[in-house]
Amino acid sequence: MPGTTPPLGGRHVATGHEVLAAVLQVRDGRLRVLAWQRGIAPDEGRWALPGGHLRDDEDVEESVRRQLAEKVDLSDVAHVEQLGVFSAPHRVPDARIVATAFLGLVPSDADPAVPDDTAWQPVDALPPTAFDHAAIVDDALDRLRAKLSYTNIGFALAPAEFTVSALREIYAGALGHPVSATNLQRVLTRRGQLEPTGAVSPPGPAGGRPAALFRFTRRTLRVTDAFAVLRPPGEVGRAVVP
Amino acid sequence: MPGTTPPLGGRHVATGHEVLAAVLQVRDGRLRVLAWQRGIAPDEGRWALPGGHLRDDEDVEESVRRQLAEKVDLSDVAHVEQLGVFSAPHRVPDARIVATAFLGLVPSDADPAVPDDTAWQPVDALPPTAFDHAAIVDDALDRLRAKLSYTNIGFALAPAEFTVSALREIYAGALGHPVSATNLQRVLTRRGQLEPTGAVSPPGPAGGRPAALFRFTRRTLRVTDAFAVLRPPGEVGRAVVP
DNA sequence: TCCTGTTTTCGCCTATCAATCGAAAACGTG
DNA sequence: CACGTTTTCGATTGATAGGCGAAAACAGGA
Repeated sequence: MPGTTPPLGGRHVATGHEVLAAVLQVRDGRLRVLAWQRGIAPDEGRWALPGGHLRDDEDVEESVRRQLAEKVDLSDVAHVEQLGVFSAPHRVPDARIVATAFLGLVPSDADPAVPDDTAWQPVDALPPTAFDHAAIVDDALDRLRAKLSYTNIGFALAPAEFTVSALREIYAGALGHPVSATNLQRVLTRRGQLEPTGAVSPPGPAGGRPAALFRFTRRTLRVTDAFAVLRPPGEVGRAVVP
Repeated sequence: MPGTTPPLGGRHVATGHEVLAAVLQVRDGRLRVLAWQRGIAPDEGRWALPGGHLRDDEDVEESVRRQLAEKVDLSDVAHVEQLGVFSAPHRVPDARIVATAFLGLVPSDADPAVPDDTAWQPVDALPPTAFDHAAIVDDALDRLRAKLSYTNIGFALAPAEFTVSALREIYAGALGHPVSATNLQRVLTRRGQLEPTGAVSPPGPAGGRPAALFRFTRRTLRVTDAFAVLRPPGEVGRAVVP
């Protein structure tokens, strides 16, 4: 179908495809994104998302996992999904690079070692970012917040076991506004996302009743049931969706 | 950041980026996809999605609109959104072509002229498809059906004005299962998606009460309200989401 | 030991909403 | 003018989200 690479226009000198990942985690109550500070021009000193060139023998999912492994322990990344393509002709200067952006989620109890130039930056107070990476972070935020309401994606932000209070803090941090613990527990339980482990967590230094521990029933993405009107008769639950 | 195009591996002879669109429409009660029959190898005779090479001076959205315009009247396409990247190394033979796939939606009353090699194929009985285009159609179906339940995306499948019965037929065709007209009307009205125009439609040949005409209140994508638990206090509605 | 402060859990109440059913309205046909 | 057809509307039932407050379970200090 297609021929060879189209001729470069204007001042383009390089062509290619890269992958980029906005890896999010709730740390001390704030939603943060993994970023590294560029040491060379262009955009020296600015903060960039992890990523790099797509190789010829891998698809974009393999590529983003390979490149993420250079910054964090991949086993700490609980969920990865494609956000979309960023392809404005001059999104990086002096080159024609199309980027596939990803959303990655890390449970709040994970603390992977990161390189010296890499840090968790708060999404509501991002330092100056490189290229169009701020727009990618925005898309990641929108996607996460939307999916928190109609999928079980919270499993990727929460530890394997947690108290309702801890989960409330995670949701509040991710959504950026206060969340009712009582209602959160009831809604997620009713949706079949949450189940008690049976164990309890010891109370904090200030005392208080020991909190029951919960876990997510599934640790793979699943969208919440739609209304019966729009659902094939007799079915419950649905497959994975972007 | 990136250098030049990485060396081609194996038997790859061409590199590039293409866009592809799965354009869906409900015709005579069935969901169909716009496809054209390839006249040349590879995959000669098989049915392919509209699309083509990404140019150097356009982003993928501009590109898909440009290429779609070669097959149908663009003004009939009520909604276009990105599905994702298809990038398996050998998804097309003897070349390394990464594809950005799109979902397009055409209202059921539109009947755009199409080229001779192009036709609306039923998605539940697709003829043999070229390359990985069947997988793209599957993704488009999943995306559409999921969004019908938590967004107002139905506006892009429905005419400007319609009866509840006509809307029921559209939803049933798109979802692939029967839908209750009464419940559909009530649910969509309650969500603020539907409003009566005041006019009525003349009854069919068999008589019957004239049906009231309705329209969608918004003709841009909007996700349905989440539960108050997960919503910033006082807000209603939310922004656009993939 | 008892009291106080803290944190979590549970139950109750209310309002809202989905789903279903059935009756009535509005039309064409014989 | 009666009958079949199609749509619309109202009433009822059942389920669930949201909010509030009481009770349970713990630590620490008097």
